[in-house]
Amino acid sequence: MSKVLIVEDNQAMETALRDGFQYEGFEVLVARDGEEGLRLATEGGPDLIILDVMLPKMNGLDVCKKIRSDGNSVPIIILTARGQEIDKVLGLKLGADDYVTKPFSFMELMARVEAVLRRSSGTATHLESYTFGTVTVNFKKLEAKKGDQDVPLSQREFKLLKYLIERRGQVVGREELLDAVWGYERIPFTRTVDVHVAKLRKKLEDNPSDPNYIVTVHRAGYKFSD
Amino acid sequence: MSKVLIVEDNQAMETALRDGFQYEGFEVLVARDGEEGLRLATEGGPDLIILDVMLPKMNGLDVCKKIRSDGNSVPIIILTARGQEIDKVLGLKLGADDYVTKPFSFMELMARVEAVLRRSSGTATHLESYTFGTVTVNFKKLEAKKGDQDVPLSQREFKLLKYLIERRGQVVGREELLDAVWGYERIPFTRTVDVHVAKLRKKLEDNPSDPNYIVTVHRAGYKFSD
DNA sequence: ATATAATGTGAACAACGTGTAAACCAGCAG
DNA sequence: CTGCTGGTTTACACGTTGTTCACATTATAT
Repeated sequence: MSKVLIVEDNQAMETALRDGFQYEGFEVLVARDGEEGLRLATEGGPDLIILDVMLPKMNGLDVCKKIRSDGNSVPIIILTARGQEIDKVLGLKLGADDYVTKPFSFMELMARVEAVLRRSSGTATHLESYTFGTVTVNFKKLEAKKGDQDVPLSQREFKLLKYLIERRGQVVGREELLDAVWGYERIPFTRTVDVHVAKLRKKLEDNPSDPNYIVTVHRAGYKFSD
Repeated sequence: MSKVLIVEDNQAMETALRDGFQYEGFEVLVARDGEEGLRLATEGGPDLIILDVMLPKMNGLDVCKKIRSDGNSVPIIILTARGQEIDKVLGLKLGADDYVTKPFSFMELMARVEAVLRRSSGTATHLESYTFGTVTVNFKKLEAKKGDQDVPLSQREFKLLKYLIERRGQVVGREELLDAVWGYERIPFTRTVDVHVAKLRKKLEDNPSDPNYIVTVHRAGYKFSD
């Protein structure tokens, strides 16, 4: 059963949504202002968030932004009133997955919900190219440039870098890397990952011994961040 | 259906609470002074106690202490007037699970009640990130911030803090921590837990020597609360 | 109040994790 | 065969974290 968090201060709207979702078989959490919404988003562990834009204490867009910056990728659907349509692009930029303008029918909302949930269940950030600092990497053509210099990377190095970048901001453990990038099933003791990370750093970082992008998290693994 | 014991001498407050809880579907017991409260706490078998601090015959803190020293671990929420806020830490030390300062809205209280009941029913929330005071900790990204300052925490520190926060409001014993966070099976005598708690306090508390969040419960362990 | 047990805490030390150069080991093209 | 290329292991230096210890401080019981 999916759990939905409804962040809505309007009593009537809240009741309608709550009843509707319960009828559809969702477990329902409700928050009545932005701060509570934010709290429940992390503590309640919802599978989906319905977020009104106009809220006491902290507006919906900020809530959305904060949820994302906490590294939470739960699907978010924003409710916005007509005339606030400017919010659409902004909302999507801040990390919302969809938005619905009031007034709307519940069926309409449910359609979006289903679409969003379907999408999010098959998460794949399939990356084509990425730029950080002065470095640009094209994973499709297998080319990397630092400034205007070509930097040769091996297959393995591309794969490793791609995996890290696809999970940028998250810590990735060595065994996960060995599994995903190397394809090892049972993990022997090996320093291969470290060595490859060192190579990447030497090729890409401005100051390899004090890395800015591929950072190590002691006792946990590596993390890409820009 | 849950049973709540309300210990409150003020007539108006008592009525409000009683009505509110009944409306929420609780069975309600009422005591008008500390001694009666203590009696009903043991004889009435409540699932939850709402306890005012100012009471005739025996004050709320003593009642709380006594209930605990009788070995009763029923969740207790303390009601305290503004200006008695010093009581917070004291109350927590004495074994209360949460506290609410007057004046408060009934919704606010209910939120605490739900949280406390959820916790005590053993459902430890799986946390992604958590904010208390000016501190934000992201357990997924393994990042901690105090204000806008990054605070480096070690793996162990993250794990310890997470365990405490997941059980916020409850006292967690040192052996439990050694088992859960350190993985020790048989517990030798060691001060490691204390040292780690001290480190966390130094990094996160506003005033490490008078901690507000990671509270010591003498002879029992530590308790997180915000 | 005083004695006793628990806890706080800085510092020293030990254990462990990571960076990195260099050796080693294929496979492969010439 | 020889010289490449990329990959892996090894070895050792170095840095970080974890633990213990000793002593100070605080809480509790008598």
